[in-house]
Amino acid sequence: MPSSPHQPSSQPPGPATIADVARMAGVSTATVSRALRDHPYVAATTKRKVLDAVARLRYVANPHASRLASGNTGTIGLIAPVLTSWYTSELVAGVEEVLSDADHDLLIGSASTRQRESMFRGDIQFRQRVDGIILVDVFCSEEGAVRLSTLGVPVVVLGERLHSVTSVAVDNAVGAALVADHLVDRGHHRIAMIGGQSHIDVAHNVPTERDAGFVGALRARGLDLDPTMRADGGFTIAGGRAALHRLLDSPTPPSAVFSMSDEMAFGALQALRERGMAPGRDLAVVGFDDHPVAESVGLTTVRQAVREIGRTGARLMVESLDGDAPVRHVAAPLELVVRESSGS
Amino acid sequence: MPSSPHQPSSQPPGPATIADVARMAGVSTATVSRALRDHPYVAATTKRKVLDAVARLRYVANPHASRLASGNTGTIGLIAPVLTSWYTSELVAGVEEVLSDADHDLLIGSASTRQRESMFRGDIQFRQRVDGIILVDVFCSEEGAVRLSTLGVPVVVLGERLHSVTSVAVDNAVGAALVADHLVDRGHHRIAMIGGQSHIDVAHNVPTERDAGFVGALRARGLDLDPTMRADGGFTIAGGRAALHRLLDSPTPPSAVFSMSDEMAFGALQALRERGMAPGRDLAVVGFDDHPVAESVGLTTVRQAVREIGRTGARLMVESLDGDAPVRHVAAPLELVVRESSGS
DNA sequence: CTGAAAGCGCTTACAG
DNA sequence: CTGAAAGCGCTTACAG
Repeated sequence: MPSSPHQPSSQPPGPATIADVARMAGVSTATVSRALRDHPYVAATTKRKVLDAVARLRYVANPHASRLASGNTGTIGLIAPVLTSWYTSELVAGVEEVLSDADHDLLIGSASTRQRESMFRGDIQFRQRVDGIILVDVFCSEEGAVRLSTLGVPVVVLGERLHSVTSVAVDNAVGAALVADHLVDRGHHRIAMIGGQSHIDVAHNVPTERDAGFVGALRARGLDLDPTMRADGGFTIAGGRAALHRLLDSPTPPSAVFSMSDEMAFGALQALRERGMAPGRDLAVVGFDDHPVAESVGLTTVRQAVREIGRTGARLMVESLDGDAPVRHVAAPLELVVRESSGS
Repeated sequence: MPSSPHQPSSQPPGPATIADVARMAGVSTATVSRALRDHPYVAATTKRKVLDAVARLRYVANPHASRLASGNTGTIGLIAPVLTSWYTSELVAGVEEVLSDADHDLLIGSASTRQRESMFRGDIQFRQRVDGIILVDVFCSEEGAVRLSTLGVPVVVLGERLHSVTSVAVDNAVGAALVADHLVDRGHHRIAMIGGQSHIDVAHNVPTERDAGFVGALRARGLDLDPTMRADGGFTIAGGRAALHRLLDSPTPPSAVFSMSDEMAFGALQALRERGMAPGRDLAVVGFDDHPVAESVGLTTVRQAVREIGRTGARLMVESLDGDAPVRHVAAPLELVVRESSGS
């Protein structure tokens, strides 16, 4: 008979196991394990033999077995209210980048309200499945953070400044103040603001902080924000459009508007177009985020380095996993980007 | 001594195990396992006792142990070139939605080129970690698909029509033809096209198919696409902007332009603005995708139900996992959405 | 319908 | 520096 195209059969079926490697290298499975995990005290020659066998067998450790035996899950859980917004996906990409470099899986929990609540009871899809939890844009406040700490794994919160838990966030009040100053500098007196309670149903820190920062900065310049100049845009494009229409229907319409997100600002620009008005000329419009589309529509906005926030958060998480990590807060940078919409 | 605030101690430390449940319910661990996995032939009363104990102990099976013992990973791997584009994140959200309903984890592989290549060698981060693989927008062609099938797990490809592997995709040629017909119907003769080789470095089916569909439809209406009216926009906003500037610098500029993506169209609109020209009036612009921002800038475009493509793909994957699933292709719907940019 | 027992593939004290 | 062995927490034939 002609020889079969397959190997004679020292090759066991299915993926190679650590025992296969041990056999081929002529050592114990314990040694293979140590050699592979860069455990100290493995003779150089031994290590070489092991790595050799690993390469020949194309061995990859079964992660479930490793995790069961070691008690480490090798994965970080991430919870965010909405995953498809530009902001969130950019943030998550930053997290993923760092985590994959550190050889950690990322397990994403879609956070419907129900799940976010149960999260606080420590009773989540993440039980026994993650070594750490990253919260994105989930308003959890100090009490929530404290409860989270009881889960027994490190927690990093992104988008909210906290004391009891490591966090990274921009200073929303400062960002909003940049906008207020810019508009006042441009000579505006009648200024409107489009905010909202965001896409989530719980109280959220972002609109509150931006509101406070904006109003405070105006006041410092001797201006008050007329209550009728506050509109809710729900943090959506459609909401921003409707909000601006309402504001412009006022008997004394504004000459400038601060939209708490670029997406609401896009809606505002649409409303302007519908009225035959031009941004920058008939109304100054300023957003917040520096969404990729902002430049192409000439929108003045406050840029936040979103991906970098994600990266930083992931790095802090990895440090926590390694042990030596005090709770701390990192403030992410913010920068006013002036374009035509505020009258360049 | 006052009694400690902790339970007397029938409560073992750490999360409850299946043995704890078995003990409390007075059955074997085998029975607990069966009761929990809806195995047939478990007495109703027994099942009740087990579920009771589970609830009292707040037991959740350790997934690593389950996976090691059963050989099922309970997770689906997904590979996509870029995760942050609107298109991809929307698609992934659709996948996640269905998968989480089916109790599957989603493991996302960031697909740098290197990784995509090694993927084809079956030698990836997904080894022993996933029960199935979903490919998003990775041009893999029939040969690639065949090689993928050898990985031993079901594969579903999204964004490309394939025969050897289950796939779901829009008909790009048909979509582009819708645009061509629309522009010709509007009376345009000098028509340009902004395409590109996408963000990825490998040959991709999308631009090729849209190109062919567009050119074919024009020809059917008796028009040729002037070679100088083809510009590469690289599927980015900036690229689209530069491309339109080039086209408009032509001695005989176009009266209409088809941009193969909405994002490139946003760049084109920016270029128009920079020249003091208005979309719809001075130049008809049509995109492809129906990106959320498209409506607010009044962009005529071809809408694809992106999230639904993701959902469908995930459903097909779940079916494959359940066994009975022939290889098949599902065509996703496409629809021309007319707005002001093409002169309404 | 149920239990005893083997086994999944690793890791890690423990003892050289 | 290395090995024998126990153990991680489940699942699943196998035998009632």
